[in-house]
Formats: sequence, structure tokens, C-alpha cells
Amino acid sequence: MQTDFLEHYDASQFEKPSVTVDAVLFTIRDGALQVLLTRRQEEPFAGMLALPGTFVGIPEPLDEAAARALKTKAGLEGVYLEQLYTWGDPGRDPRMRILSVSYYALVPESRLMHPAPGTALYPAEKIVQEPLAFDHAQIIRCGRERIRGKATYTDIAFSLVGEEFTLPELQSVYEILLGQKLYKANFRKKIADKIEETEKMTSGDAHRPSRIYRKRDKE
Amino acid sequence: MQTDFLEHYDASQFEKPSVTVDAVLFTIRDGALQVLLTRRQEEPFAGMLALPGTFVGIPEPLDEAAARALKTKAGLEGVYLEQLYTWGDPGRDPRMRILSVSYYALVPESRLMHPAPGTALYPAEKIVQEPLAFDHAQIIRCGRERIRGKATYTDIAFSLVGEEFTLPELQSVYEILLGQKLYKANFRKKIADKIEETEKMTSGDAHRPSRIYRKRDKE
DNA sequence: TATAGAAAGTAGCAAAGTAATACTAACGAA
DNA sequence: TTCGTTAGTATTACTTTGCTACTTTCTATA
Repeated sequence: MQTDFLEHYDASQFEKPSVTVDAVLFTIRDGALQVLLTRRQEEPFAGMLALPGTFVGIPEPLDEAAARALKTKAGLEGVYLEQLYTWGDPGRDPRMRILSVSYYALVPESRLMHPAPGTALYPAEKIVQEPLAFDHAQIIRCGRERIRGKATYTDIAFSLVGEEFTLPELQSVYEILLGQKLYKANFRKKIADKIEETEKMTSGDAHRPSRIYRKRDKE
Repeated sequence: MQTDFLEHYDASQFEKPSVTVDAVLFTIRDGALQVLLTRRQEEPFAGMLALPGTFVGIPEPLDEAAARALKTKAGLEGVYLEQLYTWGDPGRDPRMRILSVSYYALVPESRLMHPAPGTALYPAEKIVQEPLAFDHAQIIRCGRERIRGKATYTDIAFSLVGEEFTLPELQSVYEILLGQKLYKANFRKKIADKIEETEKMTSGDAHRPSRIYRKRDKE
């Protein structure tokens, strides 16, 4: 390929790729990891499921574009949002060269009561087996792997529960993220310094009530 | 900001950002992590140190653009190369909106005998304290953090030594990446299943010779 | 009102891994 | 020959993990 000309490129006068952001919004519902998807109305891939996304405005930071996509498509603000990977295969969009800077977001299910029309949650593990628009199945798989890894050495799991939670609930989140069962006593020892107990307990269940905790803000 | 128009964006007719790739090439020399930098000849930031990079060609995958930048600027091919992060602050280039998809690369020092003219190695920890072109100091810091993290749960450290190496040498690489001393006996237990010994030993040093190992290709 | 079912929560032990120290081994230099 | 120096091994204490078994406290229902 003849590309040496790029060395002395005057950036203003050559053809440029378009740039979008796409957001993988994860939540946990029915004991499984779920992803928010929209059904495409337009070509290409009309009728297929796709990640919420948008083109990046010229004066707009990437993070803000991702936040804007989540706000308009899912009605969500202030969620945990982090850049995932940038997808640039020249053939990923059949129309033209479009880069996608992908983000992943984590939110407790309680904040997804009113998803915007045309969007819905789908089980992450299953949906990536089916054909999605563009390379979006691959992006979701990438996000899935990222949060699995990050769950072990960060506190991202807390972003998937509400302000207050029980330890069985939190443990379940970890188990879903990591894809394996954990031992109750060990789990509690490990997270003991990240949480603080409240006076509240669950009630109404046909078994012993569970104490309610909140995340300890590090001092 | 009025951005709703982006929802029904015809990607071909609006203004687009330019896209570059920048590569953080790490190696270990003189017992320290070093980064390959070039001195800029042109504005903006003329005379300052910068990461090797290039604009992305329209039919060119991002990975290939990064590999091309390394080949032309450092004369290197076939090195360990992985995407790092995409930088999109609207003010990061004073001329116009330019995104940078950053990559990091790892290579043993022995492969950097003939760096291209205008490029040289600089100690990573020190150089990020000084002003570099664009946001390149931040990109290097980001890469530094990434390889520190990855050293603990992947085999990237092996990319910084040659095919054959001694265990003290490998341990030193781990110590530099992780930023802490390790215990010899424990280190050896931990990597025992990733290496295989050769018949060779070092010689000429004024102390006991060291056995030479190579990486075990997993079966 | 007793009891069964069920999940919450605790106790404790063995195995594995980590932190640390102390030792022996093998070279060149002096 | 001995000394400094680094390679490499042994050993011990401590912490974390894997796992089992137990007690606790609620609702449902017989």
C-alpha cells in the first residue's frame, strides 16, 4: 500500500473516516447479565438489533457523546461509563469507513424502569450468539470480557446494585460477572472493608431476614 | 448543545474528525522502562518530543496503521502490539479535531539496535513529568498503567526479553513492570510452568553462571 | 402451634499461595 | 586461597482460598 504520503499529511484536505460511539449498557435482571439494544429502523441492517450509538459531534468529547447516546436512547444520566475499545475494520459498515469508539455502562436494574421506546434488554450471553447489526455482537463480547476481568480487581460490581443492598444480592452480582459460584464466608471476608452495615433488614421472605448494607465511601 | 440532528445523520455530508494512531513503544534498557519518542519537526509542538504516529488511511485497519507507524519510525515489524485507548478531547490538537487511537508495543531492547533517525529512547517514568507534544505524556502514563496491570495476569513480560533469557533477567523485567521487588523462590515457583530450561548457561561473569531458559509454548 | 422448608449467617479446618529469611553453589578478581 | 558477587534452593511463618458443616430466623402450612 502506498501510504508514505500520510507522513506529510495536511489533515484538513484528505478524506476522513466518520466516527461514532456505541454504548454497551449492562444490567442484571432475572439473575442474568442483560444488554440494552435497539431495533434498527434504517438501512443498513434495518430490523436487526444494535447497540445504542450516535455520531460524534465535531466539538464534542467522546465521553460526552457516549453519555448523550445513553441519555437519548435509554433516558439514563450519571451512570458508570468507561471506554471499551475502538473498532476500525474498514468493512464493518457497508456504506463507508466508520470507526466506532465503544463504551460500556453499568447500571442497577432499578434505574431502567422506563427504557426509551424501541429499546429493550436482552440476555448478554445468548444475544451475542445471534447476528446483530455491524460488529455489535463482538463489541458486546468484548465488554463482557472486560467487566469479568475488572470485577476481580475493582469495585465495578457495586455499580450494578442500588445504594443499599444485601450481601447475598451483592454476591450474586459477583457470581454473574465472574461466571462462577463463590463461597459465602470467604466472599464476606473479602468485601468486608468495602461495605458498612445499616440498621435495616429485609422482611417478608419465608426465611431469615438479610441485613442491608451500603458501600463504604473510602476515608 | 443542539445535537439531535445527529440521530438522522447522513454520515457522508457532515464534518468529520481526523483520525491518527500513536504508538507507545516500550522496552527495557539499563534496568528501566524506556519509551521511543521522536522530536517533532513541524508545528504544532515543533521541537518537542512526541510519540511515533500517523494518520489512518481510509482503507486501512487501525492495527495496520499502528504497525505501519512502528515500521516507518522505528524500523520494527512483528512486535507485540495492542490497542490502548482512544483520545478525543476536542482541544488536544490546536489545529482541529483529531482523534488519536493509541497502541502500546513491547519489544526486547536487542531488537532496537537501529532506531530510525530522529527517534530515541527515553526513560518512561521521567519523561512523563516533562511537557510532551499534544497529550502524549498522558498517553504514556496510560500505557504504563496498562502494562503494570497486565503483567500480573498475562505473559506480556516475555515480550520484553529475547527468545532465551535467564530467570534473574526475567524477574527483573517483572520487577520493573510491577514497580516492586519480588522474592526469588516465590517468583520461580509461579512462572515454573511457563518456561522450559535449555542446556545453556551464562558465562564470563564474576559469579555463579545462570541457566538459560525459553518460554514454553503451551500444549 | 408445631414443624418443615428455605435462605441468612457463622465457625472452622485443610490446602494452597505468599512473605520472608537463611542457606549453599559457582564463578572471576585480587 | 579467599573474597565479593550473584545464582539458586530450603525452610518457616503467615494469609488467603476451597470447602463442609453448623446455627439462626423467617413464612407457610399441617
